[in-house]
Amino acid sequence: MKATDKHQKIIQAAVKIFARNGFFNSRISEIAKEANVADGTIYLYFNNKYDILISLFEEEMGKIITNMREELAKEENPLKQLEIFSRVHLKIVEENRELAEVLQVEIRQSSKFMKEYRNKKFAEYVNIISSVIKKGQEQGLIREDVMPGILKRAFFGALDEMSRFWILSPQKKYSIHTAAKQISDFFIRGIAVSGHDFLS
Amino acid sequence: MKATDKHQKIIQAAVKIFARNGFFNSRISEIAKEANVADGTIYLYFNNKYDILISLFEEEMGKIITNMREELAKEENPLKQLEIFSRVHLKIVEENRELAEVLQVEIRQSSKFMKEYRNKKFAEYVNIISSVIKKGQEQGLIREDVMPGILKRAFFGALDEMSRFWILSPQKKYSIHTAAKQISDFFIRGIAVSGHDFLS
Amino acid sequence: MKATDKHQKIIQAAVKIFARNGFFNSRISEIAKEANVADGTIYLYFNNKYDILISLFEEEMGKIITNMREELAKEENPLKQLEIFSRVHLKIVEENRELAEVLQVEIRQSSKFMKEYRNKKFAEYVNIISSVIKKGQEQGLIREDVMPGILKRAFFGALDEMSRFWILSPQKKYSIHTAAKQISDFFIRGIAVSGHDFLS
Amino acid sequence: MKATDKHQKIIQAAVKIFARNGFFNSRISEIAKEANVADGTIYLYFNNKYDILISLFEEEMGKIITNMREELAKEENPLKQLEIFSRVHLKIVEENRELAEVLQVEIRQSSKFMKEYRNKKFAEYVNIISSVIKKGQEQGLIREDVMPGILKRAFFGALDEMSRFWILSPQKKYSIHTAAKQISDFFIRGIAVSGHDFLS
DNA sequence: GATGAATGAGTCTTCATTCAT
DNA sequence: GATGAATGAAGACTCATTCAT
Repeated sequence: MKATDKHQKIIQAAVKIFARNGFFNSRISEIAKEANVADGTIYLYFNNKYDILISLFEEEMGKIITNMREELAKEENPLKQLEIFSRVHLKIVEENRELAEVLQVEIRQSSKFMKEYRNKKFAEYVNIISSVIKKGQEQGLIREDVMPGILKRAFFGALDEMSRFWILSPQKKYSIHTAAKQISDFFIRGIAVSGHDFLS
Repeated sequence: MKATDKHQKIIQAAVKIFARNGFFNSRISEIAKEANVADGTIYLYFNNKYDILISLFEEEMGKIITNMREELAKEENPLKQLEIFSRVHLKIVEENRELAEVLQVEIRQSSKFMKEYRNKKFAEYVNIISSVIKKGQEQGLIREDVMPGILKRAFFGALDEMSRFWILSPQKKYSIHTAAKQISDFFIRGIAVSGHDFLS
Repeated sequence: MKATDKHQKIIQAAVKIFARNGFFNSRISEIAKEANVADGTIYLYFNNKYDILISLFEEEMGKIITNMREELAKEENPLKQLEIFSRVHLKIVEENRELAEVLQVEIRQSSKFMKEYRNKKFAEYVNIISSVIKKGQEQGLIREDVMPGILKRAFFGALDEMSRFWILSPQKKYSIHTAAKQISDFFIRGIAVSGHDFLS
Repeated sequence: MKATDKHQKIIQAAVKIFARNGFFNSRISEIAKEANVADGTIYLYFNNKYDILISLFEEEMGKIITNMREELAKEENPLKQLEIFSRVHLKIVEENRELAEVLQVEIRQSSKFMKEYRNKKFAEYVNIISSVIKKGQEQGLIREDVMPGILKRAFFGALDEMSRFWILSPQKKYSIHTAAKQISDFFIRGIAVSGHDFLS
């Protein structure tokens, strides 16, 4: 049995439990039970309850960032990359519902967390968007007056709010494909230099 | 309003404390101290700690909704109303930093909260956006393929993420005016029927 | 309105509430509500919660003692007086169920109470029995080896346990008359000098 | 029994503390201190404060019932068994003063307790008496008109009241032997068929 | 006298964390 | 490394009592 085995088992258990009850309403003993380890074992792999949340975040966000970069690499056109970002983001959310809930609700929403812990991974993810924008501007595809630092947040925020709706709604009103397309369309039309908007 | 409106004093104190420490890390005794009342007094006005958060949310969101409706009523053009929504939303956030933090972070933190407690006020606020969109579509200003249910979330999400940045950042990189304008511009250009986009 | 009015109203309310919930699980506010007075008013008539219980006990036991003495005075024969005691005791219990419950259960529950508060009234009531016994012995009706100090407790305890059964049982298995007769019979036969036992 | 039988240690500590202060005036922290465990440890063995009282009652009454049955088995004659019951009951009280106080005062006196919690063990103990009576009646030793359901309560009540006196009195006026003998004598004479009363 | 809003001391219970085995 | 029994600090909430009106 690899040493990382239990580490992973605990992270996965924590995702499930945190998603179900929220960080503060989750008990270490619940996570231990879900992971089939003793309470004390958790402290061999993590410093404290909070550290589970941070590790979980770092590791899972890392995977998501890598995954997203790979998908974007398949396309050259920055505007089309935005479409891909939109679709991939929502697909990740759909396929990792519990993880998405934890990343979105428990971590990003936690002001304490955000203030104390310099959230590098999160910035890294959102900065994928701004680098796409910048590239688009260099290529003359995106208007120069679009501020990448604002657009990255607006775009991410739009997808994020859509995800929240998805996570919290029992039945879905829109297909993920529809939502992803609509959102990327809004933005592509909104920022493309006239004539380069391939959507029209 | 009476000089000793304890209910209000407690709500205001709770906003301050919840914004500072988060709901779960806030103590009833801290709120009581901040409100200059005894711990027990809080329980004369609220059933429990959680009830403070709910009441706070209901009441303050109510005021915000009223405020937003009044501002929008000053303008007829739906596309321009989006611009107003953007500016007013961010202004509210700027002028009520602590409240904004609680409404944004603490209320939505708990998925349990969101699931159990049908968040009418929040839906009401976001639905202001969709009704503007629908009116715009009726007037032939907004493309028919824009889905109001998706756009309202995308637009709100964009503003919300921008707010979060604002709340958490020590120093601001963008003026509120710039951010509001950029975000509403993205969307107005993104959804307007060609020729009606007053921005171009 | 007489001054004693509220005092009595509070006592009566306390009997009801204490009987229903027990002393420790009763709230001053409940008693106040039952008595139709403000919480603070209770403190105009009683020093504290405990004082209500003591006053209640003193006053109601006083009435019971007087009542019992009057009933016993109607009969000369000590053995027959025991029969009367038995019947009257159980009748009082039956007709004042709630009061009986408080006197029996709540007052004696607290050993602290019994130790701190020298329970004169209670002793006075039980001593009615021993004085009957002594008289019976003087008249040669009751065996000399019967110890009045033991018999008074045994006789009272027998009636008391029967009462508890009565108070706690939803439906009664025995009529009060039957129970009273049986118990006095046991004792009369058990202590009478042979030949003076009028029961045989 | 393990040296560190925490369950037992806590029960014993609770007996001591409940006897001293009464259930409602006893603190979990006092019991923990008396048992030399941490406050929290108590909750590993009991659900709550009330559960300690119930467990204590069930377990200790169980032992007493077993003990009493063994003692009665040594004698065939039902009338003599009553004498034994009387003596053994008072002996148990004398030798387990604190336990007796809790069983008698804190548990049996609690009407709430008696109503909510179907007090099987207590009924079982008292029914030992009625089964002795019935046997005595079958053997023609006890009068047919004696109602076992009433006598069991009268007899138990007599012993119980005597015990209360014992528990609460600083100095004893009567020896346990005297009291036990007197009480069983009252009843044996009171219920025996003439001629079978071995006491005369 | 009467009120009832306000007080704040007091306690049960929870649960993250430790450490002897 | 793994366990899980034990710890004890911490906090939400209650309610007898007070006192300004």
